[in-house]
Amino acid sequence: MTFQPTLNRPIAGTPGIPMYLVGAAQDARSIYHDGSEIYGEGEPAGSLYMVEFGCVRIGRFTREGRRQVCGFSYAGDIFGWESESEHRFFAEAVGYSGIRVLRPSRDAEACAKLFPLVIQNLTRFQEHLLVLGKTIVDERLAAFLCDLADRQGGVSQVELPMTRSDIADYLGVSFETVSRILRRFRDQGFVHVPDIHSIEILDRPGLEAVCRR
Amino acid sequence: MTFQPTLNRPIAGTPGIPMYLVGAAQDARSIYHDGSEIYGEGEPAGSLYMVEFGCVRIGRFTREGRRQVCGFSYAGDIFGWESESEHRFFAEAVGYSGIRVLRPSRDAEACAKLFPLVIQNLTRFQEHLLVLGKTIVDERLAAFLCDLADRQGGVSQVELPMTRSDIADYLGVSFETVSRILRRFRDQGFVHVPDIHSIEILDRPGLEAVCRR
DNA sequence: GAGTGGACTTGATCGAGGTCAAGGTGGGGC
DNA sequence: GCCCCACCTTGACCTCGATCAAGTCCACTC
Repeated sequence: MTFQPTLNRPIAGTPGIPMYLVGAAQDARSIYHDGSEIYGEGEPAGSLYMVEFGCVRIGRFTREGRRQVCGFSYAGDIFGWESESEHRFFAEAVGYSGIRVLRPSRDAEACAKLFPLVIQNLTRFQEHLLVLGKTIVDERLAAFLCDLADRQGGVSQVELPMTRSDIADYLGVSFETVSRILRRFRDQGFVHVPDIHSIEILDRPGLEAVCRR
Repeated sequence: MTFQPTLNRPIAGTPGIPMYLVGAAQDARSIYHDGSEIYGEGEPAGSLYMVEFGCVRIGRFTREGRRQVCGFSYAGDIFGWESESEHRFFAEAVGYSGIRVLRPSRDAEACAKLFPLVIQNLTRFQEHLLVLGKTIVDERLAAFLCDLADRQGGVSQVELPMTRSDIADYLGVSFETVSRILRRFRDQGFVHVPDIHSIEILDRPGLEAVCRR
């Protein structure tokens, strides 16, 4: 069964709401500041959310207080899919972000429209699984950077809205290690780091050689 | 948006095909022996597959020949979702397995029926992500065993159709480590290992205490 | 029965990366 | 301007788990 995702996803600017969701009942756009919660673990689920601008991290806290980030959503992405009646993850804004709440109807027509989006989401999680399966942490970070570049349209100048800690919790490593490997990538000429929240990829083939191992 | 999965998934026996897929065009059940390929990476995608009995591993090989398993499907599970026109993963039988090929129509009605199944799949991947995010490997294996027990109906006697290597590639560790931790769990009284392909969980709360960290 | 091959276990070694600790940097508030 | 705090970097140390290497245990064949 093949589904072609149809939604374009610019990283910057305000993407339009996909045409097939325009008819859905929707709340106004909400603005969230860095770190503020969009929904929390255990809260009732029921809506979908679309990032208009900014970035969102989705994750969970373990009993011991360790945070695990299972995904980032960027402008154009839709998140909030749940199979239970309450959220099993939290969603928080990363930086200043605009989120639109969608309440698509639950009829067959709407499901068909949403189908490619869920499949795309599924694919993304599968890819992330493969990244986390890698034992060498360099490979994980390289894969993260390549993915980020791709999702921002294949540009070499990549925005990093999240902190080193966010990246660390996403890749299952310590934030010190993220910092060290980034440093190594710089020394190896793979990337240039003009400031803390942006990365210029100088040697994409080199990075891919690292993550394709 | 909330979707309740409706499919029951017994681990043993031959589950019926969900009623809403009965109308779909379908091939006869195929029998696969241990290790044989159901589909390969790069092959054209287009069907869904349902495990009738046995087990299936889904994964990918890295360029360096390292295998990464991103999921196991058991009796009742449906796999084969792809967003591209060709498979990005391989699927292989784990032990003697029966697989039914489904070719559900692609109309809105079918999408609506399949929706809860994809969401359930999505949820499973998210949970697996959290497991792989754990730095201590004991926690990963404990989580794997608890999940396995749950998917087999919450019984304490768990079937392990896959090899230690399969588990290792699923958890992102070496197979020696799987063996060693299993040994440790035995010594700690968490499990009893009557034979290589089954595990009896003696102390479920204990195991959960390990994986909930 | 003996021989064979694949999966598993166990031991020994070593390095990647976690943890702890000590600066460095930069933005916001006063 | 100054302080403060959050985030980041870098260093030192040590543990966990990968890797290499035997050795064991079956299931299967002849």
